[in-house]
Amino acid sequence: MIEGSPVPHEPPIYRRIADRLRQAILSGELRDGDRLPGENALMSEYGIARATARQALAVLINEGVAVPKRGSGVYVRQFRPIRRHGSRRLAREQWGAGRAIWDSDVSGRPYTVDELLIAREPVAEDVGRVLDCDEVWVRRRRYSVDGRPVQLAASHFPAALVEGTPVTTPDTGAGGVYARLRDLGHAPVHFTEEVRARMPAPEEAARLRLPAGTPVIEVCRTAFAAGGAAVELNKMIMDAASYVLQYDFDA
Amino acid sequence: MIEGSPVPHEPPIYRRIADRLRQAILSGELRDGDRLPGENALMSEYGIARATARQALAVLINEGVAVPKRGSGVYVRQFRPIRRHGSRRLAREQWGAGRAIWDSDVSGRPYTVDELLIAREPVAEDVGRVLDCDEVWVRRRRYSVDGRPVQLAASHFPAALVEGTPVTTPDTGAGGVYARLRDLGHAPVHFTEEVRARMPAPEEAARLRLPAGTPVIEVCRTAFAAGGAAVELNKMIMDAASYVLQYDFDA
DNA sequence: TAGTGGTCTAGACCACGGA
DNA sequence: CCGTGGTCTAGACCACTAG
Repeated sequence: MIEGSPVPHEPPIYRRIADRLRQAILSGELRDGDRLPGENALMSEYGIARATARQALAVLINEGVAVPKRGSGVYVRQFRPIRRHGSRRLAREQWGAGRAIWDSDVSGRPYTVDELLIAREPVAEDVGRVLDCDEVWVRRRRYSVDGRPVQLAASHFPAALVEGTPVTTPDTGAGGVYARLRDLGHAPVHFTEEVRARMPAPEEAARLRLPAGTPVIEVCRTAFAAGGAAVELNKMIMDAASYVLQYDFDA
Repeated sequence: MIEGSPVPHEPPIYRRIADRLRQAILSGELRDGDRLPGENALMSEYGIARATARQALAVLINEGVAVPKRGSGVYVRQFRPIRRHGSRRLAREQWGAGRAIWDSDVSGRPYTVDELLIAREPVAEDVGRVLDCDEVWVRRRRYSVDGRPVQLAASHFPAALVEGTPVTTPDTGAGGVYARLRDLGHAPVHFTEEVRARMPAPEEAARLRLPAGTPVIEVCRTAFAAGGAAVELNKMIMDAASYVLQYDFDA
């Protein structure tokens, strides 16, 4: 064949429509909470079938740029994160006062604990690799801000360590579980946080009421006592659209 | 109306199929790289239309659990992350030797810099809020591991600070840009990293060759000199499936 | 060449939300 | 009530991959 097509492969219609809409959003032409053209509008404007219009909107929805509301329309999504500090001690105001990349107006608002489940369990494989024990006490909670769930957390403690202490009860007392670990002579002196991001499992999406196209941030925080033993492993799943994690450290 | 439907709303067919397939993956029945049932197989197995079978597979693809290959099939995706340490100084081996939640076999493999672009530019709004200047020198690079792109990075420096220094040239010399900043009397003594996760913009997805359903991790790292002035802002975009970030800090 | 996924059409019925 | 998005069917043509 001599006549190859030298055309640099035009993207399909639904992509070009999605690109146009995204551009309108990024340029500020469409702003937070604005309504996008609906399926019917796209069908008539571009002379396409319903499924194609849906496909264009699905692109933006799966990107987390837009969010659909049944019976109403598709809307521009907003990003107003909570700022979570890894190491409070190092995050002094003197470093970059008012100089954050992302604004966060939810910072400092009170959390509420929606759900709380405490149980003694055999240790899961990945947790066992860190805590080095056979049984754990687990405190599972869901946190909400302004009535919207934002985080699932599961704190794991070696069962032998916390058996019969307030750590295994709903009210852990002043200072929380870390103060109780200190009372037991195992005060945490060092923390390691492992951070990754991924798409949520359906159960996570349901519990966090995540719209499509929203990743979660998974933070696994290990607390170490002075001897080097791991005394707590906290697995946190956060709505990525609701959080900015901040870490401070010296050179 | 008296006869309301008391049924707790069964999920649609495509979701139930997606759930079954996901379960098969999570349970290990289908393993990394295995081929999933194709569209035709699902059509005949469940007696559904093509679009419905596609919809089921699209769920898994958008979750990042599966990845489609044209003309071949849909396959189970794998997760083999690189471990990136925020503060090397604090991440001593004594804390949790061999006790990470996620294995990472790519750790320590050499990066290569695929692309390098250096330019003097007017400062963007968000960067200007941090660096407090009108013009910046920007070093943009793309990093790859084993020939696969994993990270886009853009380092910004106040133009007045680095004008005429090796920071504005491809080869920055021994120790890199931080050593050059030190030579200039602006050695970084403190770092702040802001971390968020989101779905990639199409240009980012293209440059990182991301399959659908892969979020990116965005890390904005600010370096501060002794006086408290911000001397560098590095915006990094990472393939979330390729990275685990680790942060260590003391209580 | 046969089978795969990628795109697209032209219909249909449903549940939900706002006016 | 009507318009919205959510689900589904039954076709079609295409580009790509593998045997």
